[in-house]
Amino acid sequence: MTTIEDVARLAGLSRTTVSRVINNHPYVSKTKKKLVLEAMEELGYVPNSAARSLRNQRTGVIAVFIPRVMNPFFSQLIEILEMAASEKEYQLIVCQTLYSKTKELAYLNLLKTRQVDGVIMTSMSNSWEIIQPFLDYGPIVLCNEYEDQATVPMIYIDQYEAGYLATKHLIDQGHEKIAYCCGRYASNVAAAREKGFKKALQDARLPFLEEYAFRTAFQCSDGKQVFEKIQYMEEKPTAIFTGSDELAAGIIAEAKKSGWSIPEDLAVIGFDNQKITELMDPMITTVHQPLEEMGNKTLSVMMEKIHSKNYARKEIHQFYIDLIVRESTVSRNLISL
Amino acid sequence: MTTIEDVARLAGLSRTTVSRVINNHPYVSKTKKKLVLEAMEELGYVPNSAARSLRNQRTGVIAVFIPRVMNPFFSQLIEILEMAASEKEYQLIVCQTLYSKTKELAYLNLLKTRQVDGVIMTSMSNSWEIIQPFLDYGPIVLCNEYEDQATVPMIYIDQYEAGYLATKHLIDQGHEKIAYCCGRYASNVAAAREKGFKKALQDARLPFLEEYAFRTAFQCSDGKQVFEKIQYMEEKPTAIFTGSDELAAGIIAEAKKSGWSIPEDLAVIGFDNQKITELMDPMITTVHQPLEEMGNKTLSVMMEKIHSKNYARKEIHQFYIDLIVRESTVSRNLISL
DNA sequence: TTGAAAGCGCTAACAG
DNA sequence: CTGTTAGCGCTTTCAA
Repeated sequence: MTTIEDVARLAGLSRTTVSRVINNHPYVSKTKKKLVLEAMEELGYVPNSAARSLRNQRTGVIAVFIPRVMNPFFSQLIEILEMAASEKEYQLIVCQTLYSKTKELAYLNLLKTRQVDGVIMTSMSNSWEIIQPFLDYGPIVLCNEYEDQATVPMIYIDQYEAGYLATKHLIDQGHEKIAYCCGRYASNVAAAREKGFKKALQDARLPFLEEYAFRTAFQCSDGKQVFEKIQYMEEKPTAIFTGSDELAAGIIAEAKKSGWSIPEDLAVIGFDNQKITELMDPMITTVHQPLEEMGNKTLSVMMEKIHSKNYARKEIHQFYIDLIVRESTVSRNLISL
Repeated sequence: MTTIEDVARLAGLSRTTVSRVINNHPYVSKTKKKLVLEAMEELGYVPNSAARSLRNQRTGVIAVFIPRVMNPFFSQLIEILEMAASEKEYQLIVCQTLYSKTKELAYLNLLKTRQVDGVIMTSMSNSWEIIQPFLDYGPIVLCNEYEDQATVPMIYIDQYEAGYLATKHLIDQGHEKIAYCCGRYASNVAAAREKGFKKALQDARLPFLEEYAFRTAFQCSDGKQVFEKIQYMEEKPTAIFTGSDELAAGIIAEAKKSGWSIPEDLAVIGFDNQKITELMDPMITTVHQPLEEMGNKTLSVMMEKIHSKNYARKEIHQFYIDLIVRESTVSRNLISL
């Protein structure tokens, strides 16, 4: 391994001068600078990052906590965050929590061991009291997650509004029996959505029925099970609000296999505006989140926190959503009228 | 920040002894060990990883190069690799190359700067001559990528066989005009697939038509364009081999919008056996790769390489595929006969 | 404008 | 079984 010492020797200068050149410090004469650059080039020298981290107390690495990479919502978020990080010369470590408190805690140690400069949490499995102490070691930023007590920056959409608008859309189509189907993963997120859902029903003087609520569904295959339950109900819902597009797709695929027409027999609304919404037949009505903006904001807030050294301050960055109406909630017959 | 020194002082011992306890060295008396553990506990001590990396010349981090996180094939690979790494107490840095030579090279510097212990490449944009020199700095393992000249371990499926079997399946359904549609991303991978495709045609005494070959399609939206081209052909193909399920889904969705029946008007075969194959209507026939086994193998080979220090040796780990026949290639009418 | 020297936190000879 | 000491590769005072 070639070190700064080797470069210095070859250039006939001191380590200090070489270091100055590497870090673009002023007060290095053009002549010496050239000498150093040539020596670096000749030796193919690259500074050792462990040594720099140790000395500078900064790693250039950020950890991103996500439940699962395969969930398209989260992989999209990773994609966006990676690009944003890359621009700032930061690396991203992916940490899959699998919704496990233990795994989440284990990964939080990356902050303690100073292996990363900061942590971005896109979901939170432990309570805030458990997480809070880690703030002593570095910044934590929540993206797509909300926690009232948390004293950190939070970047998210108004889930209450999203739940409300999506439900209102179903009501506007004439539905009165609307099921609710949302994953457990996003504790506060799901809670806010459900509040919005209920408020919309309430405003329309419709009752909220507990038997229409499915709160443990969060991937495609769960959609299948949800549909089976619905299928055998006496009083079937005519519409369903879901927490993700995969879920919606799963329900639609299953319903079609049983000969149901979507949206005539069951209107389905998704969430996240993933690619799949346009591939399904019918195409899925959904809620679009400005993920790119959110991801970029998250990263810039993180950069700021890393430099400010003031980690424990609540900060809210709220984004707004769009309802994207497609075929899974509006009968094609009606459209053509 | 609490250091090993603080722990030593509190325990009334030397740094060495504390270090021995941390690293589970033998020859530490039970009494002192307990003392150290108590002190560590009391101070909430965790060893600084930059210092350890510098001292031990190992980081506990592996870089994974992928073209894009959003591509479900690659995000699945990341998911599997992350889990495997996590078991070995390794962290994963995601590097999106976006098929860019420059980005790929930039990320390869992670090896030079010793920021990672090894690199897993799931696609390769630069030629092997360019990559080779980086082997001086650490191990590189190819997963899902193949390069004849490369002197490193390679974990992949027999793409030739996959191309052959998939095409043969279409021929067996009576098709004689079969289009070929595959992404550019996997240079050698795509080449091998195409060879298999051509061999199957040849064995059936069918001609390979250049106008039926689309080699720049690699995501869902490209499927749309491919279909449009097909739609306006004089002599339309009756079947199409695609390089990914998203592509297949894109083509199917578009074809259906134009009133085509799948597979009656156009049989479509996908690749990768992603979730979407079961959600589409019709469900997509596809090629299943044993990704989990491949991912685990990749990681264990990487671990071995990291320890062996002998990086430049070719090693082939080939896996086998399964053809999964669903509705997009076999007419439902025929099935019910 | 340049260099000598201290030290980031840790581990491993080596000596006892 | 335990401690002293050197040094991993780098940056940054401080002094010249």
